[in-house]
Amino acid sequence: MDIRTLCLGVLTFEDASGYEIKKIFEDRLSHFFHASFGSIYPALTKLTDEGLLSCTAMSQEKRPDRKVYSITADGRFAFVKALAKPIGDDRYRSDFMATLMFSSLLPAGTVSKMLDERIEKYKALIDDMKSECVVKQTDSEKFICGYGMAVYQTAISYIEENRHLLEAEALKGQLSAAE
Amino acid sequence: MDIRTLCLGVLTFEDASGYEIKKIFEDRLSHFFHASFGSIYPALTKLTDEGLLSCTAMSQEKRPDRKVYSITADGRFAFVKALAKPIGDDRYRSDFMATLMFSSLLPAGTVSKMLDERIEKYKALIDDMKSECVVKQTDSEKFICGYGMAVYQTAISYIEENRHLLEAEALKGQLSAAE
DNA sequence: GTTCTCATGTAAATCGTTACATGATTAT
DNA sequence: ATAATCATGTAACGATTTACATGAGAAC
Repeated sequence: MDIRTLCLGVLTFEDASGYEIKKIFEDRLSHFFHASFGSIYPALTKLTDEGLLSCTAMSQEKRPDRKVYSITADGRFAFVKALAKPIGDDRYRSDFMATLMFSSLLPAGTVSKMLDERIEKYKALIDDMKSECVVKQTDSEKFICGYGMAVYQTAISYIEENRHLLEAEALKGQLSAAE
Repeated sequence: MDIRTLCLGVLTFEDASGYEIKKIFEDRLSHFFHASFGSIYPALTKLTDEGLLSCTAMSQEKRPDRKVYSITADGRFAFVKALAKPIGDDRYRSDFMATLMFSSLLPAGTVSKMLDERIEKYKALIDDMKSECVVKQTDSEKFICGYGMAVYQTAISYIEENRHLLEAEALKGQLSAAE
């Protein structure tokens, strides 16, 4: 699913300007999708040219016009058609995991610090999601939010229970470096 | 961490050709990193030009030379220096999750099928990892492998326990479409 | 006989981010 | 006064993938 399609999707929820769509991406999709203005604005322009969106410029004093986009019937059709296509694979890329692969090359202490920070990060995310989750409107969003929390909680527990494996390995690297 | 750096990292394990490095990426890093020949080959050429790798061409009959790369002392130093840099954020992008956001727009049955397939996929992955995990050499790899299994198992349980949320929503969409 | 494995490499295309350009308003 | 929010848009740059080019040997 590309940014074009996801802009259409967001606009099935409600009309919005490019600026607002960015915020919706951040507030509601940020756990599994990212997009910058540099990709959103051109996408909206193109979708409008293709008749999948309509656009109303709301003039404002001392600010650029707010361009509020609505999805058209064609747009809705195109979006549902896009949803029907086979789902692409998840793309996950983690520098954290990649770094762990080489933990035996890292100075002692660095690995422990990394793991501590990661646990803190996940705890903070869970806290955020806990409050978010209550506010979420749709069951879909509650499902996704709960999913994220469950996964992060598992990650925390796993790290806590198995970190000795990595910490032992880093120490081994240190010892062999000291020889 | 870019592909350049990760090629260096892989070559701290053992000498290898570009072709073999690709396999190592697939066998041991595929859960959190992906790379194609189109990125690996140019990276190796460049790293060799910079003196971070050395290359020995092993001529073979009726096949292109195997170019076996070794990491140099400079390369090792550069790699450890790269590891010391602050770790980049995980990048996760999921069409599956994005699609779930719009489950109320999907035909009844489609959502259930999606969830069934996802559970099957995760079960298959866990099975693969279970056998992989036993073979893994380093503690780092055991840690990562176990991490993956724990997360996938949580995902399966979560989906099974909460799928009714999505299935109810899809049905609601169907009913309102039938009105 | 068709697919998989071995083996390297380049060029074009894709997809997206970052930085730039501009500038008022509101909250701390 | 400093940062954040509001508001849009373009251009340059970056990283990586896909497709192309080439071809033999082994396995099923």
